[in-house]
Amino acid sequence: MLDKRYNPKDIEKGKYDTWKERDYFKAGDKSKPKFSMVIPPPNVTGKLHIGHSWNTTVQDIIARYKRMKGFDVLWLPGMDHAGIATQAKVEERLRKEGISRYDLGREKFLEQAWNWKKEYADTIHNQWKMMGLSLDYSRERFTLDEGLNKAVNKVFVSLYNKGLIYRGERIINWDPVFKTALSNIEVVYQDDPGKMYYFKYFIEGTDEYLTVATTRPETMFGDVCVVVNPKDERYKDVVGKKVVNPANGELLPVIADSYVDVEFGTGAMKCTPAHDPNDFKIGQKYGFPHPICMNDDATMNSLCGKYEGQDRYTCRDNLVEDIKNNGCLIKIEDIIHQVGHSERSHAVVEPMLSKQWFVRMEPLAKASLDLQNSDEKIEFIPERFNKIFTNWMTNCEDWCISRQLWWGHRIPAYYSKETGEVLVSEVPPKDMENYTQDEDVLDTWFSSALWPFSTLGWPNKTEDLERYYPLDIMVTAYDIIFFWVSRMIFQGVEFTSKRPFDKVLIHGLIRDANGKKMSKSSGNGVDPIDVIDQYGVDALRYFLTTSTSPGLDTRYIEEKVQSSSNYLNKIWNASRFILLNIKDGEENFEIDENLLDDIDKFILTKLEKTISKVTLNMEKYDFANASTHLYNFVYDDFTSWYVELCKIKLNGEDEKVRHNTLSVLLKVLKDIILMIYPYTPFIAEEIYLNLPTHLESIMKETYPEVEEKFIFEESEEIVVDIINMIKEVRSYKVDNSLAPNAEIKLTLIPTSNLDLNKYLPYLKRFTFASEINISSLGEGNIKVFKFANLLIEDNIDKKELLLKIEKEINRLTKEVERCQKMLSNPQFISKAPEFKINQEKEKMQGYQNELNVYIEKKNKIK
RNA sequence: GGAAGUUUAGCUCAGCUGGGAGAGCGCUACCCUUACAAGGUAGAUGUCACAGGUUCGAGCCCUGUAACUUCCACCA
Repeated sequence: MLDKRYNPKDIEKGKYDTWKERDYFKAGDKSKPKFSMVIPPPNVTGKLHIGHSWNTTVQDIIARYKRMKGFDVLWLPGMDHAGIATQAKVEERLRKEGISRYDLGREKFLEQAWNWKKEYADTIHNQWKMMGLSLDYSRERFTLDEGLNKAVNKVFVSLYNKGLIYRGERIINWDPVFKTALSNIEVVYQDDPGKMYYFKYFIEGTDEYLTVATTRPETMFGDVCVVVNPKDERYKDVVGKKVVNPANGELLPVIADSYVDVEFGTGAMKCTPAHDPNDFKIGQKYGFPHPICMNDDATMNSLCGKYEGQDRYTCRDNLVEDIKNNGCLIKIEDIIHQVGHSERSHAVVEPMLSKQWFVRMEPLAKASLDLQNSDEKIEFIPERFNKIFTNWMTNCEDWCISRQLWWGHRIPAYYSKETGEVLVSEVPPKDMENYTQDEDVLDTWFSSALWPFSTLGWPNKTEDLERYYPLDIMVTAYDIIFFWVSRMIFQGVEFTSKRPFDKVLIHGLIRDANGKKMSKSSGNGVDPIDVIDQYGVDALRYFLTTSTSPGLDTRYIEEKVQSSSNYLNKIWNASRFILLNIKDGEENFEIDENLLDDIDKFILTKLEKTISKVTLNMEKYDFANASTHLYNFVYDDFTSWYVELCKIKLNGEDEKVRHNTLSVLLKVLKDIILMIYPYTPFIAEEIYLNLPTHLESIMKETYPEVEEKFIFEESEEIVVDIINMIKEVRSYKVDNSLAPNAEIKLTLIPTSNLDLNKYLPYLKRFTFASEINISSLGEGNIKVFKFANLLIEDNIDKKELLLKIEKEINRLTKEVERCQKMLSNPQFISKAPEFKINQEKEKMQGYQNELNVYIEKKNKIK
């Protein structure tokens, strides 16, 4: 039997282990159609945050729902080695012990990294367990697994052989803290205060000068020329001459190129090919050299004379001071400009010329775009994210994939010690002693991109790959569409010739109660563990998946978790009530349809309609809407009305009726439990196992199906009418300052041949009526309902009563007028759909009937 | 500079293919009615951002404007 209180902690205990031990999460039943997903692999950098809870709960709901719907569900777990992020964490930990990674060397450092991974994999496993995720652990993968490593090498070699991976010198984003290259999307731009410096570049052998502005004076040591626009009248005569670089006195040619904007700045631009992507293009175009003036750690190199060894910013200050002293500084302006920072180290990224490995994006992007223009297109939910994806794909540049890190997939390129020639191969050359392997590792997203098929065994033709690929759905937040979703798509298309998944369900980000992004630095993060401690995991899961809208961000609002918990408490107590009514040894809860009365038929009808609406929304992955339908049913129809109304029968003398009512209660309860189960599996399992008809676990159940035989439209209408009458009396009492249980006399004036006697016990009980007559006579307040007019007998004076009636007449007259106006509008009659017209006609008839009753009543009183 | 999203009750948000505006929390009054006071009953509260347009009819469709948010691209 259920405890008196809903206590999440108690009921959550042990259930997960039981499910897991019984292999309920394990895929492989080939008698069923398959449904497959893979978890977006969390980084092994630390604890999971509430955003992960959201993302994984959505998937768990899908997994549990689809299992009930008869699918062989594979939900594959795994984690990401998260190259740069993890290496940063490990290095930080070492630094606290006063050790640098170079002290340890590559091998030893990787040992440390693997230890770190083990540690945090445990933490993550524990959190998955706490969230109740029904993951198939027998298939768990890690991006640095042997198998996945093989996939990575295969992909690299294949792309290389196709010319889609190349090694080349390009301007890349250099992170001087982690001393590695970054891809474009790993750079975050932010508004930083900075300065614009204006310098004199004297024309060779004259007193005349060009004014050149820059925000990064330290790069002047890498300048090769000054560029002006060929149409710029001001500089017409200077083109072809040489000017003096005020940083080092070297002569720079002035050239003309239309790249320079006449309107911008001074119209004369210094060109530093090795430290700016646009300058690089110009340098290439005119065949200039591209001197690099910085070291890996953003200190100045030997090109910079006395500044050598200085940090770039120290050099900047010193250099400006020196130039000023030389009389070549014109002015310094304070500006706010967008500066690129490393996503991970937050250091200001230095654009630098570097030899790196790149993926040639154009052909791969084209294939993805073609896919999205075909019948096989991947469905983004919500649809608008497809546009975001295709826009990015259309404009993306080549992807820099090499990283100067240790933690990751080592690039399978080997250089001959003798000739320096490169050998790209999935396996090391046999005469490895004559080769050295490329020192770099791959961008962590390179392996994540293969996740949908590498986890299933690719490149081997495994059974799992055969059966579960492509995946049915991928669930992820919009912030990694570029990093991850897009790359999974083009790699999937390239290597499997199939889309990697049919659908992508995109959700938003979770913010704090004020709408601010949660972050460690602002300390506004919410730890899911704390929430679970306080409210239980079911309440958290329910909140996360129901108070959110597809594709939109959501706020963490504790009151909503509280409210979720209250809802679960409601279900808990309703269950308790029903179970308390089962007598010892009572069994066989098949519903006897012959014993159903209108009250039963009412709730069954509402139930079937609810099942239909909930299922419809579950199929659309609209969990917020699905849950709202169920919520309304639970509160409005079930606990507020049916559970209350049926107490009469439960306490009645007819044993058969009592038993049958209980059977109805149990059926409705069970279906509620089954529908809430994907959201809140723990409380659902607990209640389920207390039902007299339970199997070994709710996980063995199937989802409720609509049963037409339980839909009784007329009974629903009648009971709704009775309910409205009860509400009317309650409301009357409040309006007239009567106690809720004050005795009252009612008269029902039948307006149809429905036998009202059947419903009198219900009306009596819920209105506390001392007497109810069925008659056409009577004094008092009158209200019109569908099956009867209701008279509430009281001793208010005629004046007051008349006033009330006048008010009703007024209201109804207006309604009738409104309908009349609409119906006499020829445009409406000719253009509106027929059902709408009929609906309006019916409405008018209803209002008219009501109106007649009040008019009659008014005349009587007079 | 380009794009997307948001704007509905005091707060947080729903609102389906256009056909009389809803929920949760909060608020007011009353109620310990034997499943639930983590509860019940009855209520109050809206120029649906603004301006046009389409339509018999617009919170919903179209155009424009404003504010906020986010993403992308960035010029020395």
